[in-house]
This record gives sequence, C-alpha cells and structure tokens, in this order.
Amino acid sequence: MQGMTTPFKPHKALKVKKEVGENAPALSDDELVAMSVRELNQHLRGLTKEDVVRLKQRRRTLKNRGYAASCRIKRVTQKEELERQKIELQQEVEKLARENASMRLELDALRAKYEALQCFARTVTRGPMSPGKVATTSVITIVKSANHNNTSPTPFSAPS
Amino acid sequence: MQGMTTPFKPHKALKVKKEVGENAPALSDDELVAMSVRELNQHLRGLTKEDVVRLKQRRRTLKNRGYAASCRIKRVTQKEELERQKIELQQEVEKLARENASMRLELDALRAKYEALQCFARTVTRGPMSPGKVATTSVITIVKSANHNNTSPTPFSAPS
DNA sequence: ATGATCAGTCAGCAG
DNA sequence: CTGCTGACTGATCAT
Repeated sequence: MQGMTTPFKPHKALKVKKEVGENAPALSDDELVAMSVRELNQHLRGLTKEDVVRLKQRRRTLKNRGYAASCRIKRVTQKEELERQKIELQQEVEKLARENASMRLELDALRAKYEALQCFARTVTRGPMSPGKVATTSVITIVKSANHNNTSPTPFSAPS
Repeated sequence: MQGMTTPFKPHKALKVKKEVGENAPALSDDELVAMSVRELNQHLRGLTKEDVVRLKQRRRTLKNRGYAASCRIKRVTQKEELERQKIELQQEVEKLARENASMRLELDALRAKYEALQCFARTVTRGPMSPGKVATTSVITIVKSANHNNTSPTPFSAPS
C-alpha cells in the first residue's frame, strides 16, 4: 500500500532502524522532525540521491503525522468551546427569564397598588361621594418634587 | 460516502483482483458491501479458502469505509447543530434583554407616578395643610376621561 | 459480526 | 516547502 517506500511503519511500536556501521547516526523520528532545514542538509551530505529523497519523504510523513494530530486537537477544542458557549448562553437565558418574571410580578403588584390608590384619591377629591356611576373614570395627577423616601413599603395599601 | 459508490478502490489505484474466467462475476464494491451474509455465502461457494478470506476482508474494508464516512458526517452535523443552537440562544438572550429593559422602564415610570400620587394623597388626607413648608410639594392636576388603561401615555406628568 | 472511533497515511489545496 | 484537512485504512473498542 502506501508504505511502499517504507517497508514498515511505526503505527505499532516498531523500533528497528537500520544498522549502520559508519557515518549514519540513524536519526530518530523525533530528531528528524524537529530538525531545521539547514540541519537536515548537513545530515544529507554524502547520501545517495535515493536516500536523500527517502529521508525527506520520511520527514514529510512525520510532519504530516503531527499536522493530523493538531487538526484533531483543534477540532475537539472548537467543539468544546461551542459547548461551553452554549451552556453559558443557557445560563444567561435562565437568569434573564428569572429577572423578567420577578419584574413582571413587581409590575403587576405595583399596578394594583396604583389603581387602588388612584381609586382612593378619587373618593377623597370628589368629596363625600356622589351616588351611582361615578366610577366610570377620571384620573388625577399630581406632581411633586423634593421628594425623598419612597422606596419603602406600602404607605397606602389596597382598600380592603 | 462517495467511496461507497465508486466502482473501484478509491484511494490508490489498486487493480483488479483476479482473472476469473467462469462463475465469478467479479463483484463490484457496491454489490459486495450491500450484500447480506447469506447472499455472500452463495458467492463464496467454490472459492479457495484464501479467496474467501480475501473477499471477506474486502467486504470489511468497504464497510469500514462507509462507517468512516458516517462518522465524518455525524461530526459535521453535530457541529452545525451546536452552532444553530448557539444562534438560537443568542437570539433568545437578546429578546429577553429587550423585554427586560422595556419592563424596567415601565416599572420606573409607574413607580414615579405612584409616588406622585401617593404624595398627593397624603396632602389631601392630612387635611387642608399644616403650616409652613408645605409648599415644597404638590400640585394637582386632574382630569377626566373614560380611559381605563394607563399604560400608554402619561396621565400623570412630571413636574416642569 | 457489525458499527463507531482513533491515529496514521496520502492527496491536494492554500499560503 | 509548510501546514491543514478530507478521505481511506487498520486497529481497537463496544454491542
């Protein structure tokens, strides 16, 4: 198969380099892959054209092995990142939904209080009360400034 | 996936298995991979033990090719799904944030109105007025109308 | 046996 | 050339 140029591969632990009695230090994969081009050229001196090609191809293959690993790591990392962001967003949604719900309650409560107070205000401004259908409407407004307090609890409560 | 549909070895051009003069139709990859075990056994009759092993191995390899393709598709699909969900969540966050902001405004406005009305109510219930610095506060405006909902315009306006 | 996944390899593109 | 990624493969794990 693809291993045509290299009799066997380090897929499984397979050591065995070649035995060279002389000037070939028999580079390890790690050395070869970490080597700069210049360094490589030094080791290339005095080698057959064939050997040079072979060595360069081995280097390329080793590099590819690393690239493939990087690629997989990157893929996993990106996926994890997406999942992280997803969780983060889900939490944010929950938080906002909670705020939302509590504000809605607060708003409804305040509206009720407001209407009650408004009703009360009508009764007192209208005087003792005329009979019947007074209720239809009318609104009162007032304004005021120089106000301090007020975030305090219900000074006016709903009419019982 | 396309590997499953290609008639012959995809990756490297690996040639035709063998010359068969007689009963071996030289199954295509597609046929072989789609074949049930029983069907396969029929085609296995009258073959060398070696050939049987070889054919089964080829089938296994073809299957694996398909599995690998499925695996890649799944990977891509899941990633797309995550991205889709992320966008969906981002939109939900935006929506909730908007609701939130508008409710907060409404709440603040209503609180102001309420406080103003409350103040007014105090002045009228307290009686015509106590001495001194009453002036600091309150003005009255009132009016009319058959309007029931007060969420819209400001029935009570702010002081100038 | 079948299906899924990992790591290594090659093809092929991009910079 | 270097680096990356898709596809294919064998190994390995799980069912």
